[in-house]
Amino acid sequence: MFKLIETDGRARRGIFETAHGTVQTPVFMNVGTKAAIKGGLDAFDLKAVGCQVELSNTYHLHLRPGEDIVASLGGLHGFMNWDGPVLTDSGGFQVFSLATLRKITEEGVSFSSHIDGRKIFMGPEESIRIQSSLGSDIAMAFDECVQNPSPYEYVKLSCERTYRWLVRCRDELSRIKAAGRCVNPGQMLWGINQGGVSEELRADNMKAIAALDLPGYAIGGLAVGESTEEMYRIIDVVEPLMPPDRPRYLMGVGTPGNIIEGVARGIDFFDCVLPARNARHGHLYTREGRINLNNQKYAADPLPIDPVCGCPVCRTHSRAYVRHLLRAEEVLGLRLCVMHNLWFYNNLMAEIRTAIEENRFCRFREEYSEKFDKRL
RNA sequence: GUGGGUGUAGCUCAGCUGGUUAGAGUACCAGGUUGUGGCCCUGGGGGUCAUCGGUUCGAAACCGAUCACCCACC
Repeated sequence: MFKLIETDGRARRGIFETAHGTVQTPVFMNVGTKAAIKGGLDAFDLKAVGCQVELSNTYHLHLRPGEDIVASLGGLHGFMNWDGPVLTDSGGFQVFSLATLRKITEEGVSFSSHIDGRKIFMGPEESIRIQSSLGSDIAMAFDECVQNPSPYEYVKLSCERTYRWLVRCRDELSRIKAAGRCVNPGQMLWGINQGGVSEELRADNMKAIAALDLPGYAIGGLAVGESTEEMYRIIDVVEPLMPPDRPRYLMGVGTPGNIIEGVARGIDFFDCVLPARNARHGHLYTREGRINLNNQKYAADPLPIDPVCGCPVCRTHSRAYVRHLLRAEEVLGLRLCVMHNLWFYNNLMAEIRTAIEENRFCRFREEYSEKFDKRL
């Protein structure tokens, strides 16, 4: 399903087949948590900004509108009229970041909904059943994402339990497929590596989950409190232990600089709320670095957000106009800013892919990393 | 016209019986935000305390006059 077509150092240029089309990697997945891109973008807009894979969230869609409704409308693809690949996050992260009163046991997690406070239980089987109803092409394992730093003993306990949960996820998906009641018969399960910032736990866990021979692997539990240098150190430990013929997904990362560094370390898939969230706050990406469009100096600026950008927004609107929309709290301002930032990220990935194909990724990395992230 | 009330940051208001450099919220200016609660956090600039005079060692505060606005009654 995953085919490497070119490498440049550790950077990989690949093609990944899903039940809803082919993905050119490295790729950035566009985040539509509740089956919608925040800021008012729909499936047509996703095409316009160059999105290849849409990412939705199990926890949020389980709470509202509920997976049965989504399934009855043809899964996420039919529900939101997106015919491309979809990945669903398992809800593990949200159970720990949003829900209150949670209690973790070997079975799973009991918690209160952040919407109405009602008691909910979610374990590996529940998460997979929900994701099956959502009909995503890639279902993620139900895991616990511990904050960094956390005590070694707890991280060890947690990531061993997450491994057992992964086995249960795999078995549940097999049962559902065997029963023949799938919204998406081509749905696959990816495993997630955990282990905090411990190289030993990370390596042991990666070896264990690699042995399960899953169609894809993610590195989770990063960008959750540790320094950027620690994050790169952990990737450097885990990546050599990941099966080379399977896609690698660095969850929740990151800045353009983080992504370039991730690609340089052999990562193929990324997702992050940052471009959309920053867009909503008027922080926009340009070829020369990030600008804050709320700044007064742009109040009468006739230039587009990024003068060298080819996105639909930059071809049409001035900084002054988009800034005004943001200040006036017009929803159009959010929409235009999100479109620009997502286009920027998707375009960055296209440039990365071309650079790898042309064997000049190293130069590309040197040239742009510093502009995108001063911490590099 | 008579009686009462209110004037403090762009806006809404705190500021006790007089006591260091007059505060808050909001707005404004600028940072932050990594498997998304359009949220939140952090810093900054900004005031002849309506005006004029008086009492006092010391007044945004007490007294008087003036001006503006509000309410009630004529």
